[in-house]
Amino acid sequence: MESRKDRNRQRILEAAAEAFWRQSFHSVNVNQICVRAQVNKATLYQHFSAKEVLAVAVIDYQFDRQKAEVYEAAMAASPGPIDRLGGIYQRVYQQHLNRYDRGEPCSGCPFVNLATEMASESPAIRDAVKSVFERFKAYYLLIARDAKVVGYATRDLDGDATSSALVTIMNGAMVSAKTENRPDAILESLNAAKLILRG
Amino acid sequence: MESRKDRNRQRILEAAAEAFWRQSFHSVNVNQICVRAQVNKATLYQHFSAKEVLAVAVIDYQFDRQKAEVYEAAMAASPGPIDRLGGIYQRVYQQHLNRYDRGEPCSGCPFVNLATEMASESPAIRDAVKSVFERFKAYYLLIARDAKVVGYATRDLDGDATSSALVTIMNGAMVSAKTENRPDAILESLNAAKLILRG
Amino acid sequence: MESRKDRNRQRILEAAAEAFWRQSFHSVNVNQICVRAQVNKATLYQHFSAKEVLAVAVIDYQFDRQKAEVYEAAMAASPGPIDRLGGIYQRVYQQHLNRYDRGEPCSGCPFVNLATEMASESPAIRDAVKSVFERFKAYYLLIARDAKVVGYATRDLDGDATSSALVTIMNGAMVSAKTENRPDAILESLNAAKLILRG
Amino acid sequence: MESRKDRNRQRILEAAAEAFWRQSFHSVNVNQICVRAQVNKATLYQHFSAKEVLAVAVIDYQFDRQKAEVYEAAMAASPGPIDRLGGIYQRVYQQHLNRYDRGEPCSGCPFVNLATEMASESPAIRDAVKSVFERFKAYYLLIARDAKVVGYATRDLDGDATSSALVTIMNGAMVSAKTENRPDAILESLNAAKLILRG
DNA sequence: AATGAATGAGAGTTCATTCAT
DNA sequence: GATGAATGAACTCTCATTCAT
Repeated sequence: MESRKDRNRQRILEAAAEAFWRQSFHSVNVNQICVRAQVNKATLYQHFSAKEVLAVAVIDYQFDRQKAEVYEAAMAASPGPIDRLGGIYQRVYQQHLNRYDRGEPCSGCPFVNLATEMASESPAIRDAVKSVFERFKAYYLLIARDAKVVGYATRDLDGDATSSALVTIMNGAMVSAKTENRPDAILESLNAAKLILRG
Repeated sequence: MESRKDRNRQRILEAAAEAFWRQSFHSVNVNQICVRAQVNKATLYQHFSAKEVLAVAVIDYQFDRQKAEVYEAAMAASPGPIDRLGGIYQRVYQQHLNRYDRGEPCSGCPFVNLATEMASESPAIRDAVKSVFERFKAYYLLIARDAKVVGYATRDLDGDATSSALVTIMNGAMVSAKTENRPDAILESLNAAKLILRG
Repeated sequence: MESRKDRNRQRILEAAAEAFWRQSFHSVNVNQICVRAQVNKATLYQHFSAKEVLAVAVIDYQFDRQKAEVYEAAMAASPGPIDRLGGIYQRVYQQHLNRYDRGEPCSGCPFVNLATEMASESPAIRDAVKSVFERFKAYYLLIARDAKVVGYATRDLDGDATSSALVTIMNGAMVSAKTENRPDAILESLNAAKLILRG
Repeated sequence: MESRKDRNRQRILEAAAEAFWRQSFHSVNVNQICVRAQVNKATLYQHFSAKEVLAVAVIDYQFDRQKAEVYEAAMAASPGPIDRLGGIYQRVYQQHLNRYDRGEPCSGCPFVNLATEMASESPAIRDAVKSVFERFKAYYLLIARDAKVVGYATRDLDGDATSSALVTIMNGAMVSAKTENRPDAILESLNAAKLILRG
């Protein structure tokens, strides 16, 4: 059964996730989140003891969404490693394009954004993002192994290094897309990702 | 002749550059910068009309430093494109290692940090960083062309796409280094950069 | 029931009204008002989103007080238009005398003060004062009509022009009282007001 | 001979007079005046030891201008007291209309504005304005006496009270014009002034 | 006499957080 | 569990004035 408490928590997470993504940790204030989530400020603080704690929860919440919408979806859509890699980029690109076509600027990667802004200030946020990247890396590891199996990648490909590099190039692509305010920058990095995968 | 005004301006830029790099735009306050730079707050505002304007000036200031310390140095140290690419990574890595060994956390890339935090809020900062990346790209373009000349890269390598991707992978590497608080992450991306360069 | 919020709002209005009257919009700072009202600065800003907004609220608050203490009181004290006009002047004079005898300088008219200082800078304040003067004018209009009825005023007296002029002479009297720091200047204008009323 | 010093002083006075008139003492800052006057800030402070001192000098400067442009001009244009009174109102009105037609808001009376804003804060400014009103009163006194001579005013008219009241109604008219942002309000008070003059 | 740069003090406003109900 | 109001601390930025040249 879904209690009112749960619904409140959910709405807070959604509102905060969206706000942190579009803006930044510091430029979003707790009040805005409350207004968007239609909850009282004290209610928010009952669910999350501090703004930083909320940000950590948001990171996990966003991971679940990206995992489903991007990674699991791309894996399910095709068995081939190249197609899967392409599927990931295509889905991330589509996400950004949808927002861009709604008139919003290109916000890049919610995890990268929080990490680069907050890593020095908040170890908790840094660790949460680090963990997200590790879980993303697991998908690329599968892809790298399959790439060897199907003969796309060289036989002696270092799966660990490759999957790390695939996370890195994706993060770099998100930085480019945000800096240039241009979703296309994401797709334009797919080729580099393929070169990395090929080894 | 170096006037007191110039010295003040210089000290403000240095202090601000260091602060924005270590922390973030929002978590640094103007007072801190003034204390570090040993100037009065009103003096700072006579040089830079707003914190945002200061950040833009900092970006240009940091570019000049990175251009000299990293890019020009790496280009001067060797004529070979692979060595030059390695030289860039080595120098960026060394910068981070020096700071890391002094007990500071790994701050990543000052440009990436400001762009991801501020792009949505400040078009001026976004554009300044964008311009920095374009100027970095010019170095990678030289390297890509030379890589074709020496036969490292394939003959039909798209220099533009490659140099863009080299900026992207470097930025991604900086994100990783910051997120993992591990300077080594920079060097670990060199191999991916080489794969991209090879085409 | 009078909540704590209401009491705070009331105290803020009282403190601000007094401060703006004695000094001026710009020479009063929000902190002073908070100290006087015994509320936190952020509390003040929860009630009034800006100093300017507070000033507008003060104008309405002061109107209510002057309406009751001066205009309604004078109207209630006597049915005769001349007595009523005299009653208004007497009450305004008494207000100033009370303050003057307490050692305070003659502050003139709170509405005139805010209008002359702020009209160019703040349309909101200008409009609020304008509206106050219009409501004062309504009382003079009643007096002017009765002055015709009782035969004091000429039969063809233009009530609209006369009541406007009565507002004007009162405002001028307040300027004189403040400039000369002399409450008597108010009473000394009563005769001119009567000449205007007679037409 | 007109030295550079004198020209600087003159330009400062002009710029300050205009600024204080259009805005207010506090909302004008010394910098703006310097820019308008094309002098350095330290130069301004060599001529006027404080902003308050400058304001006092501005009051005298403005008096000289108004004396010539309005009062002496009106007196010279006609020998008749009613015409002279009308001439004063006409000239003040014309001044405001000229500015109003240039798109500027109606600024009212520079003396009234400074007095109502600053009387409590600065006795020096208060006294300077008081003195200006006394000198204006002298013109109305002449007019009141002549009004008796030509039989317009009653024989037992109290010249002192009447001339005071004429200053008062003019000041009130200026308050109305500023509050309503309507130069016509000046002319509309002429009739009341005539009633006062008639006694 | 004039200047460009510097300054201490303080302005209005906003923040994340917590209290009393 | 939820709320509306309150708060201390801190924020960016501006001011009138003065120094060193």
